[in-house]
Amino acid sequence: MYVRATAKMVADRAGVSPTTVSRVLNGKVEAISEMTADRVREAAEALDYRPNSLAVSLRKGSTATIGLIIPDIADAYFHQIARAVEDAARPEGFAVILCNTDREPERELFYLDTLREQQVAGVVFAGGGVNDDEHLRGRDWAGANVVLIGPHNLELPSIGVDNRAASIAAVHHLSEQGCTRIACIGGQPKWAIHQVRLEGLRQGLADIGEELDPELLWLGDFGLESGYDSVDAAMENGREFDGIVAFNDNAALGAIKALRKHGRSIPGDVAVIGFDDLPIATVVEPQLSSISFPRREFGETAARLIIQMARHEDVEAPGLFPFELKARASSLVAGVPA
Amino acid sequence: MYVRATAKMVADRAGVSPTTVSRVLNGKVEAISEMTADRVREAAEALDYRPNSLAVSLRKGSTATIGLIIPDIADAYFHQIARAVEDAARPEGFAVILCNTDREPERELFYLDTLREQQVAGVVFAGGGVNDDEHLRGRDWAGANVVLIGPHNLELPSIGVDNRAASIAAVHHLSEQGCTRIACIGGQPKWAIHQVRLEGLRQGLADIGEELDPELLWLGDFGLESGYDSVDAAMENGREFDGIVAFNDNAALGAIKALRKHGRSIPGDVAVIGFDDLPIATVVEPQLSSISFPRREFGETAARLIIQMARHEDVEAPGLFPFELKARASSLVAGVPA
DNA sequence: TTGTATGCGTTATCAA
DNA sequence: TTGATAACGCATACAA
Repeated sequence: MYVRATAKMVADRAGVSPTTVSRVLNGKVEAISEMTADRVREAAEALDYRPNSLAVSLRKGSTATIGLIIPDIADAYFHQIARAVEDAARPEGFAVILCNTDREPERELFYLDTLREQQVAGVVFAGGGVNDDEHLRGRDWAGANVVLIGPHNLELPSIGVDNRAASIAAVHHLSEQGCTRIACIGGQPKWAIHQVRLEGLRQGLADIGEELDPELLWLGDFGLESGYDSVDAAMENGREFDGIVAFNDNAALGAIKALRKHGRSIPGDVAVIGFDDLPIATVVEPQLSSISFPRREFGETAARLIIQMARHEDVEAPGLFPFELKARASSLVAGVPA
Repeated sequence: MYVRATAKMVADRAGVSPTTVSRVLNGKVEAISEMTADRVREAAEALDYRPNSLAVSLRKGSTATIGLIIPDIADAYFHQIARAVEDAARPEGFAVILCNTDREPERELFYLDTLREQQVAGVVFAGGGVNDDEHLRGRDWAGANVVLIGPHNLELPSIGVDNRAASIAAVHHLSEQGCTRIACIGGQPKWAIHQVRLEGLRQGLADIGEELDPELLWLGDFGLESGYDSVDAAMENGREFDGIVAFNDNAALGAIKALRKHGRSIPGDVAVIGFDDLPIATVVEPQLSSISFPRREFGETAARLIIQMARHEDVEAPGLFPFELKARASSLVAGVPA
């Protein structure tokens, strides 16, 4: 049976007190004789001593752990954020706890509680904004060190982009390509992300003298099947449209699949643009136009903020990140410029 | 400032000792008067008391946490496993710590150490099998509760599939489709996953009276670009082949992209089959044939094994999972059956 | 320059 | 049926 070495064992071996061991290994006090320090380090080495992080955390009142709450790690949008969070946390000695909520409010609450029990240094909360965040309002967030990624209706530090402007840009782009009957594949009305993008969409349409035909607003769950079903149903019902703004790439991909099934050419008959700019966007045929967000920076920044908070350092203001419209074959009616 | 309630605070409020609080809330002893128990529960409720899991773990010597070590959460193959691990852990009260290694041996070691420091209940180690696992041999695994997913050269409980047979099946499939010059997009020679799949490939070729042309064995890093570059280079060099077995879907997708660039039709000129059966496989055009693994079961089973070990329960033998060859348009030369 | 004593919050042992 | 005490491993205030 494997037994971990403790500070006391190191102390005994080095012929000093556990206090001294702690001091040497943490470099707390400069006033330690080199000889003693060497003996301690030697003993620690020999015993392969590692401080029990549980004990350290209990003593210090906080762990070197970041909770990451996302809807679904299996969603390409979030795993890039997750990766970035972990990459930023690792060199700082922080671990990342993975929490998938499927956007279920109870699960969000469950994890918020669980993570607090675990005394995490902070929580990165991405992709929430569910149900107007009712379930999260009025919570006592004191000392919780939460950073949000994406639109929420909460008074907490958050990083994100101007989704409204992004949505407007998408509509203008399709308009420039000659689209006049623009459809929208959204999420759920209660999702903040849906609300703000829809608002932008309506504004964009207004800019070009159009408005959203209620029959061309299709709600879904941001899944590929959901996008497919929306378009499939619309075609079955004889809806007319020449452009689609999908509020995420998964839905856009599903839409393309359905359009193809119904013999529509893309972008000739229907131009399509999504949100997220997932890696697949450049793999599929035609390549998918999309609004791109700096997901890695989202994750890195969020992690960095948490760590700064945990260390009681001055915390930089997150601010708004830029988006980029990647025009590709799926929406370039005149063809892709060489 | 938010202050957590402690067992002592609950005890004071209920007019009992912390010991009693612990007993009531953990249901340890039946011999507790209902009245006392009620008072304790009431006080706990009122104070929103949650046991400090750090203290509990320190006392008990183990946390309710599972370490998940994978090459890259941004890889579609692993995030499904990750999701399954988390789904299996959550209802049992276990949290999951995410660790990305990029298959770097030092990082694998780093995380193994870190996780041990954190007293995790166990470690799910997926996608390793790097460098003949030299760096992991001779380690003291006692009490580490490790479960491996995928091929490794280590004497530890592992779950996986018969990759050799899967590879053979892939070759036989292409052969049935009329392919005679079969190329291979592999990983790195030191990866166990590469070794075993390559062995199967050679066997499959032998079965049909062929053998692997060294010029048709292309090594890479399982990335999309890597698959693209391999095929692109091969075409530039005038290599002749009518079938490709890619050891993962990412590489297969890259290969298809390169084939298309060079004007080759799929599967007419070149039939392609991959491994992993990623969700994208059915989204791209043509749909990608692939060897499918029950990734969710991998993750669920691994998590369950860890939890059983942590609870000192009898541990089921993991065993071998079945694979399935999904024949789709990218390899069905005669077209997809209706 | 180093050691002793104390406490972080919990649970297990023993005694009452 | 309940409580006092000790211990998990560490870091800190204080003493020497």
